Amino acid sequence: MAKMEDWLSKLNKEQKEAVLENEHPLLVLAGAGSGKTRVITTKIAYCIKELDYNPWNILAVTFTNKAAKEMKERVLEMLPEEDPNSFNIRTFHSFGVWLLRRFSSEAGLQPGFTIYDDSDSLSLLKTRYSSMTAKELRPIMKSILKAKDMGLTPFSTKLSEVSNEPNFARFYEVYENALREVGNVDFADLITIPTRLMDENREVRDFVQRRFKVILVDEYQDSNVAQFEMLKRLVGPDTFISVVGDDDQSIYRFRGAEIQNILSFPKVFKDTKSIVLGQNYRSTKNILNLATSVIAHNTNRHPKVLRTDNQIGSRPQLYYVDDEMDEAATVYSLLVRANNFNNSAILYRTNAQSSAFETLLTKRHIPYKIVGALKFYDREEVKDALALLQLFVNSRDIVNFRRMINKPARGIGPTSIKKIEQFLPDTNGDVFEAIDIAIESKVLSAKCSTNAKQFVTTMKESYSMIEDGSLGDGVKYLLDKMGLITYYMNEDAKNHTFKVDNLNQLVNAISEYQSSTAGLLAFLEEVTLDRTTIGTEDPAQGDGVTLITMHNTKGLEFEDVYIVGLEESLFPSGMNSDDDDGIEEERRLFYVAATRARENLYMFCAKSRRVWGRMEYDRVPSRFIDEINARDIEVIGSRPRTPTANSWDAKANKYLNRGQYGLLDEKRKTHAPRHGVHHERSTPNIYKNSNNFPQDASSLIHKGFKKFEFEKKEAGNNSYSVGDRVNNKEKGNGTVISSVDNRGREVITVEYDSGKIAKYISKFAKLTKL
DNA sequence: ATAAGTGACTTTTTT
DNA sequence: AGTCACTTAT
Repeated sequence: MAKMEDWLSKLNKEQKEAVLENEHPLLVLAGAGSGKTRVITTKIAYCIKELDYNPWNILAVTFTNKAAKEMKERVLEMLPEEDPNSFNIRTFHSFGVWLLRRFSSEAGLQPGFTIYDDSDSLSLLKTRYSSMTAKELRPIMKSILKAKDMGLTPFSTKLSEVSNEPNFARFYEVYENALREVGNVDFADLITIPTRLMDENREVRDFVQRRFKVILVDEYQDSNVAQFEMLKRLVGPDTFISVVGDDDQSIYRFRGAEIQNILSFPKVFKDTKSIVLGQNYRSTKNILNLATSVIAHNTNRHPKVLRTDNQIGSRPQLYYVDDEMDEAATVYSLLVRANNFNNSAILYRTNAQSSAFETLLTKRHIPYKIVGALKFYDREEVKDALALLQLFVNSRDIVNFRRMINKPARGIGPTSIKKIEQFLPDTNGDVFEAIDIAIESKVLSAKCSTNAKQFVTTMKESYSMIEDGSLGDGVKYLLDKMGLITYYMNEDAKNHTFKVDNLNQLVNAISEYQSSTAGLLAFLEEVTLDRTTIGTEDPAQGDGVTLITMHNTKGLEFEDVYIVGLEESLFPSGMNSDDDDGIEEERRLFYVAATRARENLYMFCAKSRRVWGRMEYDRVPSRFIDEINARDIEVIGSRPRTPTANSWDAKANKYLNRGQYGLLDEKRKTHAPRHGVHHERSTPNIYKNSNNFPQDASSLIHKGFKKFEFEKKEAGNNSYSVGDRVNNKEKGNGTVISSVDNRGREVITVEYDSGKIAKYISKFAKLTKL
């Protein structure tokens, strides 16, 4: 109890009020840096310690995976004795999957359903509109997903708000039917299907409402209509509901975020109590003034003033720089001067902006970590591997079937694929059965039959390896036997890429999951729902400067913040500059970015910048710069001259050695960036991969786990022979019944005494000879 | 059926 | 700069 009082004593009046309220629905309007996460975490602790709730009675929903992770950590800090797994602290989407896995059959899904990302959705739409191009279909697909986020069905009259396409409703309906036939879901489904399920199925609704007695929603201003609808279903007559948000920080309108959700909350939940947190504990007065002066230009907001007792602090600085390299060099020199890498963050509007910083920081051995921007799972070879795995768990996945049945080319062209697919209606959509029937019906050529059969067989073999042994082995075998490894080895040799290495990393990451279909599903779920953070270090921990998009900084704070690329069409984004709503959203993003800073705020505006591979000169400074009160900012430099030197190195060295603003000269020699840092570990060697994949995969995925490698070449020298007796810790004793050489790799089949049969790559088999 | 080569197009933020 | 769709040659 003393502990509880201790926690409460750290709160101000409003915060305490928010924690103690446990009767009425609660709406907390919390300004930036007003301690809302502390309120939520304390509230969770209070519910458990004082109100006797079980951790599992509590559902805390946030908007991003990072926020969820952070909240979980902070709750566990307060309640170290609790089991981390008993808490449901999740994103809306991961909560949706959690529920759907439990009730997949009730929801009409394949038990092994996987989640389609946007490109999968597009491919699916293409299977139904084969004569249309991706270019034509993409905007339609985007509109469909947006409509779903807005809670609209194909039959809603409001569909016209989403798309001008005359047949839009029809497209939407066709897409939905296709998705249901496949048995998979898209992101929006993770919200809408649970909602529908709770409407239609009493048992599910009762289960949820009985289980969750306390529901807390963070970043509520970013919820969309579909999520609000789900929330309404989750709240039963006895559920305590509390939401926390700030309309000034709503930055996901593009994804359907609806500020109205805040306004209508009190209307939907009767007797709502509203509490405003207006005290900022994070930033200096100067930083807060700057942020306030900019956000005040938004007309569509609730006017409010944040107050702080913090010091005035140093004045935020704006640097005019030549181009993105000069920008990086200037940031670098400031970083070195401050020598406070772990508490510094570089914030940019688009992920592509990170590369100039990566290049320079790598070169100068400054430790850094990139949050998000993970294109890893979008890479061709990785998507191929994931496609095979998705097909593996859901044999009705027509999208991934089409992607992989003839990749690498195995003589099954469009005609043959059509022949196979004509049997799909007979097999309830199961592609493997369809292949079998096609082969039996002898509609395929001999070569085609053989290879299609081999495709199915390889899948089945991997299945037994996964169920009986190691997930890593099974996946490795699958990729290898499908010919992907050989295919990408050739590609690598030709193009100097490192695709096989990336596949290795993927296998390594998978190996940490349980060896079963369930483990594989868990892995696939993790990579689709959290593709920005998987394998990366938590930004709150570890060494180095944080490189991060402004969107990703929600809920984070840093002593020193560097906002880069303050130029029209970049920030505010050109895509969002057409209307006032778009500009206001960008302005809120600026507000979010600026209020991440505790002590020092630096801003940068370049005169030229390379955009989409082209040099753009005479860039216009961001309008947000002009919206800052002159007294709140110190401007350094004016419109700089156009650089003369052209080569990267010449330019970089020019800036680095002299430093345009002379920042380096006195500091650089004395303050070599030591700071107890291991460069090798913290700084990915970004040029290991030459093909514009800025991060070395190994730094992103489960560092240091180097169990698997696809060998480049290896002579077959069999170590097992038929008849050998072997033992596996889990499976017991067995006999080797076959041993074959597969491109230099020995593949053995073991028949266990239990009757089970398993295949292994002998080199990796966990077997002892008897 | 496939490999290689050409040309057009991209263009934000995240679950 | 890179990807993707399309063309042409084998």
